[in-house]
Order: sequence, then C-alpha cells, then structure tokens
Amino acid sequence: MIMSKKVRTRFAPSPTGGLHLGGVRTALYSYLYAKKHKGTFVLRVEDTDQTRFVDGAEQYIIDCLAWCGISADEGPHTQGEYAPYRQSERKEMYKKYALQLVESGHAYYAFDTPEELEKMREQLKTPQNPSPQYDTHTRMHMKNSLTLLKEETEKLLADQVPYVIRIKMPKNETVTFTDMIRGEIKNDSNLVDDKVLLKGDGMPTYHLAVVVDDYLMKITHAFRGEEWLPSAPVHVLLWSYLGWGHAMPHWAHLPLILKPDGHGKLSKRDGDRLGFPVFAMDWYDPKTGETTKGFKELGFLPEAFINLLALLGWSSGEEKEIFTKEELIEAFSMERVHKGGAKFDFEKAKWFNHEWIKKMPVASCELFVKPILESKGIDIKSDEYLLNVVSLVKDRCTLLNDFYVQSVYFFQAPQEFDLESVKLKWSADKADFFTELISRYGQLTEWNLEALETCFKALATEKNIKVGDVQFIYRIMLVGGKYGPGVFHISEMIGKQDSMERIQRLMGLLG
RNA sequence: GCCGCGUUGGUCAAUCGGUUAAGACGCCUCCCUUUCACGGAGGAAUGACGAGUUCGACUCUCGUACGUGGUACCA
Repeated sequence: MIMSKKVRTRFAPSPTGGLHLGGVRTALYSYLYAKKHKGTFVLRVEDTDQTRFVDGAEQYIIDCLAWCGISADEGPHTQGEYAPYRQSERKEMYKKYALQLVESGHAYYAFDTPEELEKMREQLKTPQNPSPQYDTHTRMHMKNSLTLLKEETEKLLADQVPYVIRIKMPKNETVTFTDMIRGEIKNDSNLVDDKVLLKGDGMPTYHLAVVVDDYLMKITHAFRGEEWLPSAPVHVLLWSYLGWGHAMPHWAHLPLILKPDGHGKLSKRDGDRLGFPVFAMDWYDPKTGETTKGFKELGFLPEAFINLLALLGWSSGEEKEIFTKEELIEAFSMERVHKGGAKFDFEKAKWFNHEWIKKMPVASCELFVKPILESKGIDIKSDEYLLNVVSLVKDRCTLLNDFYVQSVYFFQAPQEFDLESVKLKWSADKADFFTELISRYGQLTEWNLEALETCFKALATEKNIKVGDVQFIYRIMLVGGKYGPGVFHISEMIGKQDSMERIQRLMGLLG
C-alpha cells in the first residue's frame, strides 16, 4: 500500500453528562493527529443507550470542543457527507450487519431474559470464577439459536420474542492487533465473552456500532481510552468477520488520567472532593439540577487547557512545555504518548494557565478581563485605563478570575483593610507623616509617578522615618492588603483625589 | 478469581545498552522588590524487587510484587 488514505479520526462521546478531562484529551489527540496529517476530525455521538441519554449533553459537548478550539470538521452540527452522525439516527443500518454476521455464522440469536442471565451468573459463580461470562464455555447451556432447533428459533422470532444478537467468539484463537502506543496486543479468544451486538430494543451496542460506523465513515485512526483494550479483540474480529479487515483503522489506546491522590480513574467526584474541576465547562445536570464547575468558568484559558492536557500523557521529547495549538499539531505524535496512566496535578495545571496569562499580550488579556470585572459590577472607567491596570497586574494572576482581586482597588476604594499589619507599624509620627503628606499632595502641580514618589520619599527623609514603613502603610491604605504592584504606580493610576481620600479613610479608622 | 495493560523523584517526565539519570510543577534557601507576585541563583528528591542476556542494563528477557482497567442488552 504505497498510496496512503486520507487520515480521518473521530471523537465519539456518549451524551450522558459533563465532558471529562480525559474525554477532552482523547478529542484533542484525535484532532491533533488529524490536523498533523492534513486529515479530517469527525464528531460522532454515541447515543445508543436510550436510558442514559441526557438532554442538552450533545450541544454541551459541541460547545466544549468549540471553546477548546478543537471543533470537529464533521459532526451532527455540520452537513458532512457521512451523516447522520448520531448513532440513534443510524439505528436501521446496524441490524443489517448483525444479521449478516448471523448469516455467516459469526453471531447468533440469544433469547435469554435478563433474569435468566442473572440466574446463570449466580449458579456458575464460584470463588475461582466470581463473574462467569456468556462465552464459549457457557453458551451451549443457554437459550439461543446455537442450542435451539432451527424451527424453534424461527418460531421464537416469528412470535416476536425479544432477543439479542451476540458475537460467537471463536475457540482457541489468538487475536492479535497492533496498538500505535503499545505495540502488539494479544488476546486468547476463549477468554473473551460473546458480547451482545444488537440489543433487545434494536439498538446496537458500542461494539457493533463502533465497527460499523468507523467503517462507513472511513475512519483511518481510532483513538480511545485504555479501558477499551479488553474488548478490542471483539472489534478486531468484527472487522474481519464483516469482511472489512483491510480497512480496519489503526488503534491507539490512550493511558488513563488518574486521581491525584489514592488510586483509580479521575472522576467528577474527585474534583468535588479535592476542589478542582474535572469538566471542561460548567455542566448543568437537568436530572439533578446541579451545576458542576468547569475549567472555563474557573478562569482557565482554552489555550492553557489544551496545552496542559496535551502534556498529560505526551511529551515532545524536548524541554519545551508551552505550546500553542499550532505547535502541538506540528510536534504531536502518537508514538510519544506514554503507556502508563498519569495522575492529574491541579497545581501544574494552574501553572500552565499562569504561563499563558503572562505570555498573552495585554490587549488580548483585556478582552477576557473586561467581562469579568463588568460582571462584578465594576465601572471600568475607560479601555485605556483598564489596559494599564491589566499590564500592571497580569503577571500576578494565575486564573482569569484572579484579576478581580488584583485590580478592584484601581476602580474602587477598598472596603476592608489589613489593620493588623498596619497597627504593627502605626504611631503618632506616622500619623503626622500622612497628615503632612496629604497637604503636600495638595500642593503638587503635577501628578505622576516621579513627582509623587519624590514627594513621598522626601517627606519621609525629612521626618526621619523609614521609607519602607510608611510605604507599607500607604499600600494598605490604597489596596487594603499586602499585595499588588508598586504603590506609586497604583497611586498614580487612581489619581491625586482618590489617593488623598484613601489616606484619610484609613487614618480615620485608626482613630 | 481470571484476563489485559502498566511501573524513572511527591507529581508530569527525558533517556530508545555506555550520561555525574535532563527538564518542569510543587517544596526549601538566597538575591531582586522596603508588599505580594514576576524574574534570577542554588538545594533536597528518582530507575519497585529478584534473576538472566551482555564487557556494560533505567533501557532487552523472564519471574515476583504493586498499581490500574476489564470481566453488563454502559459507553
């Protein structure tokens, strides 16, 4: 095969709730891989489980991908040539293939009721085998077209007795395939169960749908989480049984994202417990009425979010850690994805965001900051003023939301003061200093950084007071706390009038 | 239980048989800043264990341990 096919990757989430970090990463890697190879990235909605369908989840997923800047080229939101992209809308296609498999002897009808299945598992359960499967060992004891006479099966079908179609796993075969990350993977066919392909309600299970759709949508590279590895042999067999072996996509099973503490996959609950988001954006669950915080709303930049996710399980091999999307596309390769799972580290995640805020031009930064301040009811005076504020405080903001605390005092006099700290330095001569300072400020003809700093320091020297002490108090007067950029910068920005009022205000409080 | 996958500092990780085993986050110290950050300089901290292959193993093989995933008419 000298001619290589056009790369087509897909992200195939099921619309059952908030979009998890790991899901975004899978989408991201699929996107990066497709773009790197000038291919197409497809979004396919795997809504075959009617009972788990959640209203609004699909649009939410689309919105999340859009926020991350990794929107799909084809999907339910577009008019792609492989539509429809919702499996529920493709329902009729799957049955045909299931029947084809029955026809060719690779699948069979099974009429066992859920109760009967339960009974079988209960009866066959032993300490050595706590979870018996419907497989090559047990299927001949069950109620299916393998154990029933042909006429019996036909009668049941004619009577519309509910049934499922199961794959008939072969005996004594080693199913082998190559994973782009892990290399050759082998499985003993005797050990994997006869997975249901077509459910009682006529919907396909994931196993059938993923194969049929990947084939029909001409997917060339299929990336998914490591949790799919155990059922991969079923999919590999299906590709071959359906006669599509030559077209099977290249697989890559991505390592899991683990809890930062303890063990196991990172879940929404861990985020709640440990105080960080797990979903890309706020997710409102219509069933419970609860909203779960997302990275976006917490103040993450999408650029930082995909950057940190990309580096969670993949590394370029070089020291560089901050990547733009374009740079990621350029540098990404599946071979450099780690095999082992990675524990999520929120501190590092925040570091990425901080780096992105520092790196962002002041003007772009202002675009994000403006709505945040406005939503808090702050009158931003003018864009020029805001721009100056942003340039002064941006390096000390880790999350976008930090801009509020770091810049309110440029717009409003502080409501609360760190009086504890002031009192340690307060004394009669300090009071005298500030009284005199107000008067000198009044006489200043020019209000700029140099003028007021000179005035301030000259007075301290005159009064024989440590500049640092009064400067520190001055900071609390203007800001309310022990933070923020240089005091004289702040003072210059807020103006003479405001500066004088704030001095007076705190002096009043100190009696 | 069985099967799959994995295992370099607390965390993310480089190394693709020969290095004093990078770098980053976090932590600590110092400098800068008479605030807090930013920035700069330093520091502590790593190859799960046991065999084998090899002149030489973090790197290859096997075993053990541990972790993780799966074992549904969920994806």
